[in-house]
Amino acid sequence: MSIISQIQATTVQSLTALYNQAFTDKDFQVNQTKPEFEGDYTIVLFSLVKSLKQSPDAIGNALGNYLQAQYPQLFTKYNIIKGFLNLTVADSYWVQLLNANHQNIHFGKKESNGQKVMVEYSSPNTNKPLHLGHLRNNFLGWSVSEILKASGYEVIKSAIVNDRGIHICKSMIAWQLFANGATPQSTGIKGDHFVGDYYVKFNDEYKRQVDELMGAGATKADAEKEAPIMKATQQMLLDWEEGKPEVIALWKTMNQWVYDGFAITYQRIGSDFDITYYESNTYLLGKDIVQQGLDKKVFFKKEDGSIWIDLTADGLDEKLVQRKDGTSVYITQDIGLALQKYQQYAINQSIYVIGNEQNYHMKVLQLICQKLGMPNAEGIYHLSYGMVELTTGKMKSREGTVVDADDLVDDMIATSRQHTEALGKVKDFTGAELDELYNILALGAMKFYLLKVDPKKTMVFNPQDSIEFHGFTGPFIQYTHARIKSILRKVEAAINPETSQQQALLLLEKQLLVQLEQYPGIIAQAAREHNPSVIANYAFQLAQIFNSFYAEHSVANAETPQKLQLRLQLAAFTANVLKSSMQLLGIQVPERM
RNA sequence: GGUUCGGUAGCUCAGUUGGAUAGAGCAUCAGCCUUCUAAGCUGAGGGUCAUUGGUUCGAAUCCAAUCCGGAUCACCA
Repeated sequence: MSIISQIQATTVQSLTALYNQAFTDKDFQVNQTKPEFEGDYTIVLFSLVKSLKQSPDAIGNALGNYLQAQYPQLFTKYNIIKGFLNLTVADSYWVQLLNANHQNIHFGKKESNGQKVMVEYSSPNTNKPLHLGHLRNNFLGWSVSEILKASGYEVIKSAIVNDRGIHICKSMIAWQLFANGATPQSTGIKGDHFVGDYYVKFNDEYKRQVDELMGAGATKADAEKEAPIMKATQQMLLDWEEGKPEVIALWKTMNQWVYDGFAITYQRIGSDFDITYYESNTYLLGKDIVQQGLDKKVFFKKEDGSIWIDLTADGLDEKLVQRKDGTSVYITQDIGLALQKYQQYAINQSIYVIGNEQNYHMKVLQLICQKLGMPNAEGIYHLSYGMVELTTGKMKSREGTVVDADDLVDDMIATSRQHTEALGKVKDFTGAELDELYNILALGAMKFYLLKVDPKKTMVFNPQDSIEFHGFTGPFIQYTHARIKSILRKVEAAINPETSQQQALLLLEKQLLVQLEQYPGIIAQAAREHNPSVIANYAFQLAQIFNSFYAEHSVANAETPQKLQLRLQLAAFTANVLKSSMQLLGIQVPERM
């Protein structure tokens, strides 16, 4: 039970005994005491004034006295300032916490709750490589999965690959026209970049043809429709849908190039999936559902044969669910896939990590599922995250301002090498050890940079800040961990499982313990809000406090043998929680750096 | 225009169900390495919490209006 819960419970009990009426923990607030006042936790008394008809001071004195008398093992002191009852929690409480948990690498994590949740994330298109926006998505999806696991859920990670449609055909046509049989192997270009290059070539050629036609007197609309390369692309899409063998063969070949490229990127950034869905397999799902919807009169048919749902009563529009030619649209396959996920895994919850530009779409998806009475409808949750913008504005592929994921990783590794070499602390590392360290630092910096901001918010990617290794960054926390490990390696004395509960704590020792004690609550909050930034902020604060402690007090040369033991435990506990919290962000921490 | 999300220090961001003098990091300035890793620590300056009104013991936080910015409102996915 957290210290705050204990304070709430004991306060409820005390108030009930003192005033002979019923209270709940909603009747007052318990906050951490501000550093400028004496005490650890504070009960705000104002909310009690009205119902008790007494001054805040009177209530505070009665309550403080009672708490201290009844729970001496918990509270040793109190003071009242302007309606705030500041309680000092007994040092023995903190030392006990330390004794019990300093070696527990599972501290803060919950036992299984029997709930199954699917997290769908990443969801790339197969016509271009991953960029910065995908990185935010991937890091979020991974981290939220870890946080949910730590909260007792069984997590299934999934991706839906958008591997069909007109955009794929564009790359294919351009390859046929311009590649002369070139392949990733023959050119040495990573497969996803290779295919992405032909997507760019398509657009260049398309624009050229449109300009040419307009130069010959065509209107813009006609030119766009009549451009030969576009007509060829549309024909190819039809051929694909009919299963024309040579088109299918090319499609499979080019997609495989992309998958090979993605696999490398995913491996580098640490993304993985328990199940991968492909739109080419799922795009026909949902046809049965459309029929069911018609039967249930949730959907209706228009004169031209197209099928719709009327969502005007919910404040939205009419939404198409099937074209007049009987082909399904985006939303339809999503409904089908949502049901398939549920049937396949019996999940209680289905989380979609998708950008906030799809808020409307996801709202419609959930509404339709609800109206159809689908069993999984209530469990759909859209983890909507904001765009990543550049300091110069938005990323635009047409203007070449997209930050490529692979380039970014390469740059970060180079930066890690530079910083590390400049400091010269790991000269005895082997080449392989150095590579591993650069990798850990580079990914740590990137992931932390993208995860430290509330997912809901649009964020700005500043190249200078992103390669920063000081301050509120991943490497700062990694460094703190490495520092602690260095102490633990060097100090001769072994850590005892128990230290005396009688000793008095210094301010910074207690601050560390107060922060450590909050870790379980932080994990719970992050899971509740689907918000890794909660963890990032927490880990940073913990590292900050440790570094202040480190500068002020020595572990190895502690004043007494008891202090040595206490601080060894404190250091180990901090290292464990830093490692654990960074792991929830998908970030490794090195033993040395 | 409808819906929706946002606006906090020069910049990037925290700020819990309303609580004490609104906090970090970066940048700027001044200090701290013969003792556990200076990728660190200590201190200083920097604020009309977009604006106005309301709710109350108390508002960055809740409500209303206004201003500014993003997203979205496809027989694209």
